[in-house]
Formats: sequence, structure tokens, C-alpha cells
Amino acid sequence: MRTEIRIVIADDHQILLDGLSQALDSIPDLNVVGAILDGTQIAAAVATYTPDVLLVDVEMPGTSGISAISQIANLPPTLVVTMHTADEYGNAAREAGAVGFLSKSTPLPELAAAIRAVADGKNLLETDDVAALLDDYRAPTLSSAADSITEREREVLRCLVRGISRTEDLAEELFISQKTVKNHLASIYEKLGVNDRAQAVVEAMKLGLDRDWD
Amino acid sequence: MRTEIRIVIADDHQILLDGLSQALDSIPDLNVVGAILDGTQIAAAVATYTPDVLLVDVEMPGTSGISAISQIANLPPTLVVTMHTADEYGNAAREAGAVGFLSKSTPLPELAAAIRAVADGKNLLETDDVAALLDDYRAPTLSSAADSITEREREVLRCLVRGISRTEDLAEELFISQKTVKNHLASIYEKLGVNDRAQAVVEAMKLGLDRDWD
DNA sequence: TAGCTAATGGGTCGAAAGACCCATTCGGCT
DNA sequence: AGCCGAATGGGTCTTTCGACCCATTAGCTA
Repeated sequence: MRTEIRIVIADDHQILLDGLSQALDSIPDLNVVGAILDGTQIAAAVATYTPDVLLVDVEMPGTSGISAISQIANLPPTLVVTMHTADEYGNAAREAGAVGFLSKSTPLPELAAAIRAVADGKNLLETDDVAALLDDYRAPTLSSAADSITEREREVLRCLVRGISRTEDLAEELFISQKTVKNHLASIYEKLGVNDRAQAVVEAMKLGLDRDWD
Repeated sequence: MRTEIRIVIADDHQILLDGLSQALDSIPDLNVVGAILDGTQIAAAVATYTPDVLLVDVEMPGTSGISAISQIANLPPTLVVTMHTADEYGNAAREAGAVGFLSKSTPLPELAAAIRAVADGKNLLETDDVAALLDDYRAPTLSSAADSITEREREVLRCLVRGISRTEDLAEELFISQKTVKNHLASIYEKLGVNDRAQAVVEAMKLGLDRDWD
């Protein structure tokens, strides 16, 4: 199973670049390794960061995103993003080697799903029912450590993140004995590879175990 | 001192809206309370969320951002954002009641500074040296609890967030005795209003005490 | 049916943490 | 000269935690 999907984003608007980077990075299985403002540096960024997925804006000053990617050797699975709703660039994007084409009006969870799909080798431009395909990729691919955490254990973690950390308080909150709380915690520690509540909190937040899906 | 600045964002591009919301929200003193895709709902959103600052894209389908805000009663301090670098809309924005005008090529920290400045009553359109003004608003306004945390105490917190939680390990990492570690922790607990390491970690991450400014 | 896991619970024990008292040193500021 | 806060350190005491052993029940599934 893939642990994290490495992403490079290219867009000439700093705000979108910053915002999108942070938004994608906050999704546990997505990792933005490079963000570039300049279309001419796409090739260099791809070579440097070796991303699993490349995200490119069509509208770029100087070189257009499309012509930029068409010249890249060993192009990773690439999603082209446009400001406009019309897919006037759709064919051009396909010819340049892109495997997906999205509007900037796409909701973030759908973009995330598209990223996971193309990272998995799918080609959105050659798929009839794109919506159905993306449905298969909605949920983040959790790390093996995280997905062995049971529902009850996640409840314990959520309490920890909410500031309920004493065994006694956890027991009251969850309507179980203090002993059971300790058993759950011990199980959590083992699965996350940590030794105490403080480390468990850090891991839970990093892995997104404290929230109920993006 | 203001605790958190309440922000409403209006932009017709879902991705930018999602990304920017999350990016701004992750800054400790900024709080995105509303994000709307439709320019016609700006007035309603302002009435509902009563933001301290309004962020509007000029280019919106149907109603333009500018004409939308010009019709709003009790307009909060408003920043107008545009895709284009040229400030062709600058005058129109001013006349509509905006107090700032930014390109989407603005770096995020500068946008954050602009938000703080206008929330503080400044008018960027009537300021000669905007850069100098924004410099005064670079750093997040920390909550009173957080800014009494000393540098050494923050080092302890950073270690905790990095997974170093045992007193012995903290002592080694920081080259001090275990007793001093305990003293720092006790001081942190008091300032953050918590009782143990796990809660301190949660608070530190929430307040952004674990990172070195955005 | 047999086997597996999740969830619940028990007990013990040593190590660790947290709460309280305190002192010293070094800056900066008044 | 005097004060204060930050950083360093000490001691003691009680509570809590984590590690290790264990059992029971329910539910699923092979």
C-alpha cells in the first residue's frame, strides 16, 4: 500500500498555490513536495522532487501549462486545472500527456479523489463514468498503522485531542471502567508505535485520526 | 487585544475557496467563519456571520464583486482580490467601499498581514507606504495565554510535538536537568491552563506554538 | 463448530509524572 | 541599589501511568 502520494503543484497565483498546498497537505495521505509559480520550472521541479502526481494550471504566464508538460520526459501522472468551466483545453491536455482535466470549481474532496485515482494509474480522460471512478477514491488511504485502529480506540483518541487526558475522565466520558481505558490506550500505543498519551495525540493529529473524514 | 479575526471569503472558484479558507484558518489569529461561492449571497453572508473582515474576488459570475459590496449596508472592512496583476479595478474598489486591493499573486503571509491591518481599522488604499504598514502586522497576534510562553518553554513544546515526551529524553535533548524540564512543564501547564503533556500538545498545536511563524 | 477479534473487565508493580515547597544566577529595567 | 522575570537546579510526596499477566462476552466467519 502506498503511504503518501507526493505532489508537485504549478500555478502562477501565489494565493492559490499557498492555499491549495496547505489544504492538500492537511489530508493525511497527500503530501505536497513542491509548489512552483513559474511554468518554465515545471520540468526542473519534476526532476528534483520526483512527484507521484503533477498538478498544473493551464493559464500560466510565458509558457502555458499544456505546452510545458508536453515537453517533459518521464511525465508523472498529471492533472491539468483550469479557471474556466468549459473544457476547451481538454483535447490539448490529453495530447500533451495529461491524464485528467479539472476546473478550479471542483470541490476539494473531489480533487483529492482525482489525485488518488491518477496516482493509482487511472486515466480520467479515458474513463466513461468519472464520478463513479472517483467514488472509489473518496476516502484517504490510511497508513497501515492507522487503519488497524478500531472505532472504539478512535473514540479514545478523539477524547485525548479534545483535552480529556486523565484515565478517570476518559472512563467517565466513554462509560467504561478505567481499566478498559488503559487497555484501549495500550492497544493504541502498540499500533501507533508510541509510549504515552502525548505521543499518541501527536500521531493521531498527524494521521487525521481525530477527524471524521475530509 | 483581539482574540481572533472573523473572516468571510467570497470567490467563485471552489478550489481557491477551500484552499484559502484552510490556509487562513490554520493561522492562529485568523478564523474563517464563512466561505461563499456565489456573489449574490455576499450580503446575506455578511449579515449572518458578522465578519471582522470580508475578502471578495472581483471576478464573479453574475454580480461582480465590486458592485456586490457597493450595495451592502454596514460593510465590514473589505479586501478585494483579483486574478490580474494590474490594478485596473483599484478606483472602482475604493468607490465601492473597499479598504484594500490585492492580487492573487500576493504571498499568503502578506495577505494575512493585510487582513490584520484592515481588521485594525487601517485603509490600505489611503496609505502611502503599504509595505511598511503591513510590516507592522506580519506576526500573528497571539492570544494572551500564548504570548506569555517564553522561548525556552516553546522549545519544550516543540520537543513534545516532535514526539519527545519523556522527562529524561527532554532533559537530554535540551541539555538541562530533569528537574528543570519539570519546572518548565509546570510553568507551561499554568500558562495554558492544562494539567499534563497530552493536553499541552493539543494546545500548542492549536495555538501554533510549535511552528516558527507562518 | 472452531477460531478469531473487539470490547469489556480484573490485578499487581515499578516507574514516571505532577503538585507543592524551595534556592541560585543572570539579565534587564527602574 | 534594588526589583523582577527567565532559566537553572534541589527535595518530597502523592497520584497516575504504563507494562505485564490474565478472563469473559459477543460477534463474525471460515
